[in-house]
Amino acid sequence: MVPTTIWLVEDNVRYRNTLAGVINRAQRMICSQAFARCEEALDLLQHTPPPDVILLDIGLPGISGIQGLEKFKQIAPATHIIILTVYDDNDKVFNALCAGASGYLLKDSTPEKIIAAIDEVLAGGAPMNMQIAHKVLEMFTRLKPVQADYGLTEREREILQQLVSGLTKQQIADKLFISFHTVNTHCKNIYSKLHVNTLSGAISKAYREHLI
Amino acid sequence: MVPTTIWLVEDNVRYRNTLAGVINRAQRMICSQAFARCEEALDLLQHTPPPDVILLDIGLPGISGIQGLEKFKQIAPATHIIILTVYDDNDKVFNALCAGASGYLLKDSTPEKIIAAIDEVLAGGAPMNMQIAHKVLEMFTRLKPVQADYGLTEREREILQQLVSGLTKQQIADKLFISFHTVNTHCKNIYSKLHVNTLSGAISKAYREHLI
DNA sequence: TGCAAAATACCACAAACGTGCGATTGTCCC
DNA sequence: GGGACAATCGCACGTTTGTGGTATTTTGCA
Repeated sequence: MVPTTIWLVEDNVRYRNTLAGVINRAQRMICSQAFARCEEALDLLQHTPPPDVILLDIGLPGISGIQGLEKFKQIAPATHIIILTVYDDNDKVFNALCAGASGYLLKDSTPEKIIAAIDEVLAGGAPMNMQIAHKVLEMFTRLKPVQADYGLTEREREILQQLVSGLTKQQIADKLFISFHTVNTHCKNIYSKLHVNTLSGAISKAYREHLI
Repeated sequence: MVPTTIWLVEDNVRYRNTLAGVINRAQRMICSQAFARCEEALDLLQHTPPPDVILLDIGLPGISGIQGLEKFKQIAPATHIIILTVYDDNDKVFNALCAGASGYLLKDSTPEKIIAAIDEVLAGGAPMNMQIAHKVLEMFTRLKPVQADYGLTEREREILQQLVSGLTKQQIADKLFISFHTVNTHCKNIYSKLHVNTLSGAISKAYREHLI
């Protein structure tokens, strides 16, 4: 049975060696490469078959783990990348996950957890520490459209939609088979309901408050 | 020691009873209420201290679990709600998490997993099945800004930013201490670079492609 | 049946925008 | 020294928008 190949990118020598030891002692896993910097790993990735999994630190000298992550994914999209870091701030977590991380572990994770995480990504999962998972769900609640209700009618929403798409009033009139004057009237009502008095204000409000 | 109080909302009688049994056999947990419909639970929540955790199905008669989730959260924001359902489509997962679910389990979860999930939310975690966690991370990669580069200069981005915020050219000129003509020229260049010829087109492009 | 809201249409005028030109200054880099 | 680029400023003119009105028809609902 072919063992799972794993690369490490971690600048702390001792932690890197410890990790490599943990992985190599696990069944069917081999830590075939370990680097202190993303640049080295990226170089090698150009001429070598990619590993199954990369364990990646974020706080690295040179290009950061998150920037590196994007580049890794460009070269080897199928390789799973698990972030292993001390950083748990929303920004780092968010950016790492957007960049395509398959998992996010904190460095206080036990060796067993780390091995389990590798198994989990290979099984199609997304290993995360408890607190990271919690942050992730919190981020979702912030995405929730607040949907302020300005009492726009259906037709007004339709006109607003067309304005947002970049058409002029005349073009909207033509598209909806109504007169310019009607579109103009609708716009007046929309502006009044949204408390704006420019097109740009209306469009911005539409985007920001998910009116469209 | 006060036991953790748990409510169930699950329309299948047999599964509901099984779940209640599992919970009541666990240490320091009590299933104090079990409902077939959200409406009943919402009624009782008006006159009763809220439970610590609600296990909530999604496919319910009457108002759906996701709509119910929003109402539960309005009445009892501190209560943790764990979705327990057969549905694993992106839309349901996304909406449930946006509505404030603390966890998302599929019904093929073992009794041990369910009990562990309750413990996990109480400890500040966010229990999810492996496949759900994977979906969640996938959703993040879709959020990733594509950041098309239209070669806007720093000043042009600044002007665009002001346009998006709803100011007129004259207002921008005053704000940045430059002449109207300069703003006008920048606008011309912005429009040319973005391949648009109206303000609305520029603003929409800015929002849609995360230029700002 | 009758009322309120929504959708439609029109006019006029000032303000703001879009676009065609041209021009100067400063900076960076080869 | 010269070329490329960014930022600045200017003018003219036609187009579009924003806003003040008024008015008719359709539609939903009580």
